[in-house]
Amino acid sequence: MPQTSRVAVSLLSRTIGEDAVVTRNPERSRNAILRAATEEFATCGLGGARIDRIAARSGSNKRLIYYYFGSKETLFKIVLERAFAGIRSAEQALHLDELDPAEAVRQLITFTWNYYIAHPEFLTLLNSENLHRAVHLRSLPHIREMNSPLISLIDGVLERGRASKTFRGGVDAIQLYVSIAALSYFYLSNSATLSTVFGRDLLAPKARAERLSHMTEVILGYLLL
Amino acid sequence: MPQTSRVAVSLLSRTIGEDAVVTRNPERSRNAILRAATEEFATCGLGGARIDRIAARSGSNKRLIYYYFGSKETLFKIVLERAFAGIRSAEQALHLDELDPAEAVRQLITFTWNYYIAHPEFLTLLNSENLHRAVHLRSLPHIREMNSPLISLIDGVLERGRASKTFRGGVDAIQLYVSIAALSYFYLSNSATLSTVFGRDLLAPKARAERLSHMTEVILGYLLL
Amino acid sequence: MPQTSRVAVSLLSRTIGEDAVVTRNPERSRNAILRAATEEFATCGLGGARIDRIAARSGSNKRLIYYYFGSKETLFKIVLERAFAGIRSAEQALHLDELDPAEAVRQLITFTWNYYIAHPEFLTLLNSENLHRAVHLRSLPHIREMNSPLISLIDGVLERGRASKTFRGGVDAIQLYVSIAALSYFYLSNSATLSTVFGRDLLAPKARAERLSHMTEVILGYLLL
Amino acid sequence: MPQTSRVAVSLLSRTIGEDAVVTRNPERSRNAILRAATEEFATCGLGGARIDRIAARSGSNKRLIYYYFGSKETLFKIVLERAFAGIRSAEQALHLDELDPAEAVRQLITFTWNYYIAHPEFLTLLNSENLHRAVHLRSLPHIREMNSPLISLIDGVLERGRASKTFRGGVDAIQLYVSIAALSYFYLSNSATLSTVFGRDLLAPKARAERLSHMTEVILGYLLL
DNA sequence: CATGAATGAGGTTTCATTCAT
DNA sequence: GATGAATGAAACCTCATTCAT
Repeated sequence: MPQTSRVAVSLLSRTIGEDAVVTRNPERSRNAILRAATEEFATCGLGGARIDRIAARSGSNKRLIYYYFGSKETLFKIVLERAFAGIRSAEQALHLDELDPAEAVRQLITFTWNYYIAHPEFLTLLNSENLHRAVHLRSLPHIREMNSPLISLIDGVLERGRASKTFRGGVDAIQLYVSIAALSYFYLSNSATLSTVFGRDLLAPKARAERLSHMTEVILGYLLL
Repeated sequence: MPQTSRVAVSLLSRTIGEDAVVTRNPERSRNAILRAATEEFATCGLGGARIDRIAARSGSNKRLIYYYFGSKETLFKIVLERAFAGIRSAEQALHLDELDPAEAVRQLITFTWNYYIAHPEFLTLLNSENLHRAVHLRSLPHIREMNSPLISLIDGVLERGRASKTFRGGVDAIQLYVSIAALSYFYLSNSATLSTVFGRDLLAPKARAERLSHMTEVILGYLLL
Repeated sequence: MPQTSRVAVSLLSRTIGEDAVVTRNPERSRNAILRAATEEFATCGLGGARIDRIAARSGSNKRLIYYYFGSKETLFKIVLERAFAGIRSAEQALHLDELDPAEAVRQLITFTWNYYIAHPEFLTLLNSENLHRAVHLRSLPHIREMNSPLISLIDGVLERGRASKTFRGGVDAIQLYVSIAALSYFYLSNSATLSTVFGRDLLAPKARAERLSHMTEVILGYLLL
Repeated sequence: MPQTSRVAVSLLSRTIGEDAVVTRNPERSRNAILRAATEEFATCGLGGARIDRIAARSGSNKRLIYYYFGSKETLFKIVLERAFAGIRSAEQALHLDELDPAEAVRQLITFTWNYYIAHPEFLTLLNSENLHRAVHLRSLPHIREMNSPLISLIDGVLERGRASKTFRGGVDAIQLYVSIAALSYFYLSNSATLSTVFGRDLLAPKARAERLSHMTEVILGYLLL
């Protein structure tokens, strides 16, 4: 029976004529698994994630997951690594050094906010990893590179702002970076409980716009002289 | 009612000749279980928590947990409810209305920071609940009361600050409350990954002091005219 | 459905009136599992043994096996320990010190032969353990007591035989003990391949009698002056 | 036939311009697999052996193992057959008929002992096969030839010994052969558990020498008049 | 009130084997 | 001849939960 269906699939892919959709495509299989795993880990956490569901979602099977990744834990590590790689890659598009200081900060806040909204899995994956006290992250070979290259860019922006007498002095780039992340992260990551407690939908378009504007005011209100 | 039976039991154990260690104490058993469950849920999340471990940690047994709480999920709900009750109760000690506006804000930031540090389980429990999109919280009968009474107090502080021309106007109390929480919460809740990525211990005494000072500057820098 | 059958069983046991057959009988459950496990490990080896089959054979379920024994490996260890305890206990019935030397040796050979025939599982369990280079045995707390108390008895017999000029001198008790075991053990443990290779049934009654007689002749032929 | 194809392949690889390392060498691949399989089956037993490990150890891959041998079971059979072929071939070097009876027996014991020490895999493979009640052995086409040609040689030695009044009469060659094997086999095959139980290393050089000497004394003590 | 005994369902992982190239 | 990719079946083990006392 499985044999029949495999033949059918095989014929199908030939009929369609897509070279890439041949049954054997390791790259594609690996990616499908990683995508499904990202979703699953983001939705259920490491403990709540189910290999079975990842197999189903990815259109592959449990065995293949172990063939490629060895264990649930390893899979989680790679998913996490990719999540970091994703945001670091997106940050490349920012050119803070080419903007005037206030605009650069505005861009950074907006970028952070939008990225978190577009990638809610990043927030939950990070929460999971923090629950596990960063054990997986720590074991990754490229953690150093996880460090945002933005820090030094922010440092430059702060310096320029101070030089032009538009920004206050004595601001630590890391503290600022963390605070900007915090204002978006907490609001989005905790939107479910906050919405419940406050009795209003924090993710409604209007609420979102208000939040972005508030955050920008807070940060610039603090920085601008 | 529990008291009556406890006395009876107590007499019984004396009759039997048992030692001073009262084995039958419903209140004590319940609390021991709740304490252990809080620790377990905080450490492992809802999915990762194990009834077995809660039984062991509480010095009771699995059956008793079911006797008192019916299910893991219900137990989690009660733990969550108590966590909210805890912070609401601590907030009672703040008397924001008796302080001048800037000092009130300073107090609020410090209180939030210290409470999160003293109650790390509050952060992880909340993260777990957000992972589950607040389903447990929503089903609690007293959610309304979960809403922090601080909001209206903060509103008062902002109003007084604006009236005395020390604070800027147009600040939403909820946005400010969320931002103050965010600055502490994110830093502490994500300290493991942040410390790993930045390569320095964010929880070291000096780092903590710097963070508190930074947060205060950000918020007051924003509010003060 | 499971509930129904449990009730039925419960009623059944009451009807029969056997007190011992109540549903809850840990001792009985444990023993049933150990008996089934002994059979399974003896038949299939450690690697080939299946927890499912042990559960089925013992009339219990997989979960209970883990409840009592924790792991397949631990279960194997306990089975092994009991196998040793069994032969040591049977050896108690021998009273080599009360017999004249030649008769004592004859008794020992016969006992060994008969015990191995009656307990084929002892041989295969021991073979499994040797395949694993005695790791399980070594971790047992009472290995010292596994040492046969027969060694010193044999030593006494050899001494008496030498004193009475019936036995040769210079015989090491351990070597002799091992040799006596070897002659029976190899024949029985390898009877399948030997029978196949020689094309005759080594376990047929006549063949058995001949073997016992041969072994006795070899050992006594060696010992007697 | 294999040779022809090998040449072809060889030419092919030269044409392609590959290095001197011939990748395609069926004979070599087959042997590498058989060697690795022998090790694996000897170390882990049939049930514990892993095709994956055999592939890794042999430097080939799983698919090739199936290409050549069809199944794990068949592979085991061939490994077993080769093990028997090995000892039969080694026995060829013995010329019991050219030695005087006592010396012939001494040689046989020494040979057996040394062969088992040099080929521990023979013992464990045989144990595995006995656990499986010789099913694989029985299905081999050449079992008859597995029968040691030594039996008739031993028969001759016994006859000569009896004729020269140096050996006792009535000794069955098979029984003697089995006993000689038994004394070495049991000691070596069970050395792990015996060493553990007796608390001394039975494989230490001194212990080995003592064992060989003891075994020789037992057998000759029995045979010699 | 309290607890050891017991279990069905389902979890991660492993395995021999086959497919497609 | 040779190999990476893929898989159904089943292994060991875990879990929340319930039973019987």
